Amino acid sequence: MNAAAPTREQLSLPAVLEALANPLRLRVVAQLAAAPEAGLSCGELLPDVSKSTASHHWRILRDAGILEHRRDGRHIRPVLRRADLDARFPGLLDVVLANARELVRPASATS
Amino acid sequence: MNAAAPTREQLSLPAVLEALANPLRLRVVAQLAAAPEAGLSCGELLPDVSKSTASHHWRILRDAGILEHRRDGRHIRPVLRRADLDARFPGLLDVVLANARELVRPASATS
DNA sequence: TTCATCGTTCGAGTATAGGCGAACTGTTGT
DNA sequence: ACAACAGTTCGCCTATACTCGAACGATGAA
Repeated sequence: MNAAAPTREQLSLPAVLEALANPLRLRVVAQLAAAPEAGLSCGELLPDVSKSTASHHWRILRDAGILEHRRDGRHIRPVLRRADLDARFPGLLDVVLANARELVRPASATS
Repeated sequence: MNAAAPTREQLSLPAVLEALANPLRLRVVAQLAAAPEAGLSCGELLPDVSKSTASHHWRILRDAGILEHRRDGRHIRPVLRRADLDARFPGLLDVVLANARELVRPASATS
């Protein structure tokens, strides 16, 4: 069950796309990319689902190699594995995130 | 069940990523992008699965708006909706396909 | 018209995704 | 030591993905 985080070389394109194909996950990845220094915790990034559901999504993102967990006290700060992703799939994360901006801003502003 | 092909404006990033997240589908999309003029048919592009399975995958790709079907005699030629994809998600298809080359060449040639 | 061909649809089976609550683990603070 | 908090894990449920074979529909050829 525990798939263990893939090394940079083990990153799989289908797995990465699969992980990013979920609106909830794509949103938190976009948030992390937009504010890497904010140090947001798991709970802060996914406040709208139960803890077990949130944990499920974090696991998929970790197993795909998109992020890793850093413990900070009793919080866990997910951090993007940007260097690994950019090395293995150049341009992919940037392009996906550039086209996902409307998911972070929940389709409100007419401006 | 029939989701009908989305217009250019209706293209959804999660749906597109989901459709491309399957190795079989990613491969045929890459093949179509590499040889748009070849006019390959559904059966030629997916010879290794049953007809019903192939049809299932074509439907997902059509429903995501990645390609459309053009009848040519008794064959059907899937064609990429490149203009629509590039307009809605600039750079996405190019980047994904650039990083999917190893799927078209099944990891053999040392050359 | 009759037949073969190509793809779709239908029904079914197995596997996985995504959701939850309850119970557990690890950390901090009292 | 103990309580509070943050995530994880474990069942469990429902929904969807993926696969197939059989039957159906459309097309072109004999």
